[in-house]
Amino acid sequence: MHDIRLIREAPDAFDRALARRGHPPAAAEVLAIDAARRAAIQAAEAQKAAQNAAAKAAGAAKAAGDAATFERLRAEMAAAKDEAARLEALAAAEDRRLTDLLLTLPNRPLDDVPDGTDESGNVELRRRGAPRDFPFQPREHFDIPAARAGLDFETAAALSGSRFVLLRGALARVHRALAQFMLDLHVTEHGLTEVNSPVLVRDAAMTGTGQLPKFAEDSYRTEDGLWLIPTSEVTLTNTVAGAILDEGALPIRLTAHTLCFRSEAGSAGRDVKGMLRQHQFEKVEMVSITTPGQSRDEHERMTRCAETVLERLGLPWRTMVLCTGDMGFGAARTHDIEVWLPGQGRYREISSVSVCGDFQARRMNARFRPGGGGRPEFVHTLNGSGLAVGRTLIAVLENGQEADGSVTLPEVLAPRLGGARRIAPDGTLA
RNA sequence: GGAUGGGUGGCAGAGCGGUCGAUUGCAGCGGUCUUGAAAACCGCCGAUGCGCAGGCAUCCGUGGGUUCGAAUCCCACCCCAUCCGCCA
Repeated sequence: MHDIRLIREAPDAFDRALARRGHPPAAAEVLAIDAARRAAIQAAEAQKAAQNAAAKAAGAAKAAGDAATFERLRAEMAAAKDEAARLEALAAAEDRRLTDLLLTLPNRPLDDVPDGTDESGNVELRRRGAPRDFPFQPREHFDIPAARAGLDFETAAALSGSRFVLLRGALARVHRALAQFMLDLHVTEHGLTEVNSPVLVRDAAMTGTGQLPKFAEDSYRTEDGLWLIPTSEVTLTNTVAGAILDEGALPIRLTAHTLCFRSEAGSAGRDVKGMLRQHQFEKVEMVSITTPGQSRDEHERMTRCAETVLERLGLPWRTMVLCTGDMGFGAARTHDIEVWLPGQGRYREISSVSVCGDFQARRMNARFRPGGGGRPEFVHTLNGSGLAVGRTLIAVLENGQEADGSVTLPEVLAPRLGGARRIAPDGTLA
């Protein structure tokens, strides 16, 4: 959510920021509602002050035994009260209108975010790891013999429908090993605090991180009104909702491995083969809560944490700065880390690391008290995948595939796989 | 699902019709003392909105109601805790 004062002070700059994201101007409407709201507040407060004065005088008159004055003031007070109530209701309505509008406006991009309308405007920041030179035509993950035995789309479809997968045997185990490898790396080397969170949350949590009110159709909702989280960014970030933290406690760095659920409304036909895009998947997420001064450095640090996962797994990657037109709703700047998928012959998103500034903090009222004392300020929030587990499995399979149909596994996973270094063409660990 | 208790300032926790935006303790900030620190002592210290400002208004879970007057009484709802039942 936006700071109304910022829009008041520089409405043109605000609209320019929205325009950079391809969003129509909103400042004029915001300011019109704000003006109506402030006028209503002032009128209501004036009436309220009159009511209070009359009530006080009436009390005094009663104490003094002046019945006539009391009755007169009482009538005066009652009239003021009715009028105050009417104006207060008006002020509240305008305030709600303003909030409702502000909640639907996306975050402003940082100045150094490249302009663009879609992913073609993204700018490469860096890359590492050379794609392997395959002496054969590399296959997509679902066509690799070693993987086929463990990828059961038919059974998953029977159980749950399309965009679900059931992993069996070696693949299920490698998938688990990947998630645990990531978590352990973040906890032991990157200093993040491990969290195991609920995956069902209330409206307030989804609103805090920006999924609601605008993107309700992207998530699943239970019959009793809870939401299945599309990412544990929701639970991790909302751990500080409503809080006033000590500055000394920042930055707070959290990580969690959870299931994520997405309806994938509007993505019909995209990535229908294989397990790249699923309704349900697992992700190791990272979230940082920082002071405003820390957030830019933290963004870089978090990006490095995600890149490190790929480096340890020996997977080639590149990091893109998303252009204004490709960024998510709540982000001020986003780094997408893309992993090389030889079966597709291109880089695909495996992590998205965003700094949100105070955008989410305002929505969830998350603040900190500056070290020297003083008024609470909004924290900055960041989130990033570290990494999407299913997509990492795809990358491991495609990059490790051999001519004989087997898959060579990353060395760092061996301790978690009973020492196994490969998946044989028949799908067994070896 | 049934029953009970409860939601008050960063935290803990009083207050139960006016003198309460709120006692007190802790934390925080400033100071005295000290070589320095600790301790002790003194002072300050909630949030939000509106206003150029003096200041005004609002906030004791939320929304209604009673009353001249509500943190305090009544109603509804939300949330939390505990016990019972069921259950991984």
